Amino acid sequence: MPAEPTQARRFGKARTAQASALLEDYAELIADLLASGGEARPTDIARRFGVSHATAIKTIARLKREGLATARPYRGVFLTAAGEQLAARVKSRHLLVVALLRAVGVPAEAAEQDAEGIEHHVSDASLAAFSAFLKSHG
Amino acid sequence: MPAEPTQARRFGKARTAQASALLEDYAELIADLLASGGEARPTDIARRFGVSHATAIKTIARLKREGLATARPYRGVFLTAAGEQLAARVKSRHLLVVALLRAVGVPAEAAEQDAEGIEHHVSDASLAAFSAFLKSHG
DNA sequence: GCCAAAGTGTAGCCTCAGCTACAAATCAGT
DNA sequence: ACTGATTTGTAGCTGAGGCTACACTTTGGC
Repeated sequence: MPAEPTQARRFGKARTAQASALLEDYAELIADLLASGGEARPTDIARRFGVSHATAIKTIARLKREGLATARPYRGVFLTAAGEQLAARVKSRHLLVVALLRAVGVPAEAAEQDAEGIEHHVSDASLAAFSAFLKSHG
Repeated sequence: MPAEPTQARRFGKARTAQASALLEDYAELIADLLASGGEARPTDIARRFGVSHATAIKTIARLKREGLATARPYRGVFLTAAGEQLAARVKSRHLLVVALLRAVGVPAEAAEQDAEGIEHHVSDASLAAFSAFLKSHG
């Protein structure tokens, strides 16, 4: 083994985390749509993310490839068991990150905005720490 | 105007932040190399980030295109005034994010790792809040 | 039941960030 | 000063994630 430097490993992990960020966001939104309205339509998804419907459809195709979702043409998108698990994990993580930001004094709107990007880079170790911090300061 | 939904704006900002993340990291590393060793060589940069030298050279080309760096063939990379400003801003932000994570109980190694990804998504509002929190809980 | 509007899907293009392979330049040892 | 090792640069490929344009359902109003 080539003795990979610490810094290289860190950057590599950050890059890897970024790769799955979009899939996480999609899974979470689809779960929300299914839970509330009952349907997850490509056009709705595209509108929520602010992208074209073609882009949304491509990403949905990637979700299917990764075994996170299923879809029948013109009949909406659904999550597999793996997809639902992912969505649940992402949602609770999002809430925890927002709560932590609020707890250290970040205004509500900024907390929501920043959490959207931050949440994909928070390790389990940090999540545990956030949870403990909120319990003792809360 | 099409009344862009809140959620779309948030995701859009998170995507935009990601686009500049790499440039920020490169600017910071180049500043470090110039400050310590005196030279910033593509091969060194590639090694630190754990990518091939070709990838590093391409990203350096992008830095030049954006007016953040200059380079003469076979003679290393240098930062413009804008590049140095960016590097300084990124460095202080990184330190602040690590300090905040440590303050809420995240272990040192995880704090360094997570900060690498988180820092690119922290708004000025959050930075101000972090700073205030550290002052009062320091 | 028809026809237009809305939604869905496909094709093709772009940029970015990674890679390998190869070519050219520089540097170091003798 | 030459030669071989290292570094640097270039070319060309991939996949992800954007886009527009166009074609094909499906849905809804009449």
